[in-house]
Amino acid sequence: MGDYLEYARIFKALGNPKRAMIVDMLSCGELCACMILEKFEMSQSTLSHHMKLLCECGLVKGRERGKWTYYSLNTDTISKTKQFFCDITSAKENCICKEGADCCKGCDEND
Amino acid sequence: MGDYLEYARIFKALGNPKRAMIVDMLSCGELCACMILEKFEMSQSTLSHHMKLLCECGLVKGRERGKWTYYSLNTDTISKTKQFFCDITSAKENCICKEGADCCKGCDEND
DNA sequence: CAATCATATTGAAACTTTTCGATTTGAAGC
DNA sequence: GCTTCAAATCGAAAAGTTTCAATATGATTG
Repeated sequence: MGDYLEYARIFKALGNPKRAMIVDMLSCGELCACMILEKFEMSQSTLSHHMKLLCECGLVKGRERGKWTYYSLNTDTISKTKQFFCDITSAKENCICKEGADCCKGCDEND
Repeated sequence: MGDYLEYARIFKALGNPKRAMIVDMLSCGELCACMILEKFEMSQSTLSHHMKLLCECGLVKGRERGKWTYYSLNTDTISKTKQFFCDITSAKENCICKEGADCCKGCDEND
C-alpha cells in the first residue's frame, strides 16, 4: 500500500463501464481488437484509445501479429490490485486512526 | 458480473489518489471528517465533495453525531468489488471469446 | 437566542476525459 | 510497388471532474 497514484491509475482505467466490460471480456482469454470492436457501438479510434489506457496502467497487454493486435489481461497487475481490497479489509498497525486530531477530542463518547 | 456501470462508479471513486488514500485511512476504523481533513492539503469543501462521492458509490458510510460526521468503510461493497477481481481471474462458460468474429477467422494460427 | 463550530452546498475557473471523423502508419496480398 | 486492411494518432467538440472561496445549514454552547 502507499502507492495511491499507481492504484488510482488502475481504478481510473476501470472507472469507465466500457473499459470494465472489456476487461471482463478479456478474462477468459486473448482477443484481437476487431473482435472487441464488434461487441461495442463505438468508433475504431475510440476503442484504440480505451485499449491504450488499459495497457498504460498495466491491466492489459498488447501483442502485435502482422496487421492484428491481440489483447490479454496482465494477471500480475490484477493480483496486485486485488491486494488493495485485502489490505483495506484487514486491521493494521501504525494507522492514522491511532493519532488524535485536536478538533475531535472526546467525540467518541457521544455514541 | 454484468453490472459494469455500478462497478465503474466504484472504480471511478477510487480512481483519484486522494480518495484511494482516504479509503485506506478508513480501513482501520471510523474517522471524523475533521481528522481526515488534517491529513490533507485540501479545502474543507473539497474534502466534503470527495466524501460525498465515496458515500454515493457505497464504499463509505457516513454517521452524523451532532456537529460531527463520522465516516467508515462499507465492507459489503468492498467485498463485492473484490469479487470483480476474482471473477476476471477465473475461467468462465459462455464467454464472448467462444464466439467467432468474422474479421479474425484463422488469425490464431499465426502464433 | 446569538455566537460558534463542523459540514454541506453553490457557483465558477481550470483541467481532464470521452468521443468522433480524418489522417497516418505499417503489414499483407495481389 | 500499389492496394487493402487493422490499428494508432491527431485535432476538435462536448461533457465531466477537481478545486476553491463564499455562503448556507444545523447542532452545540454560552
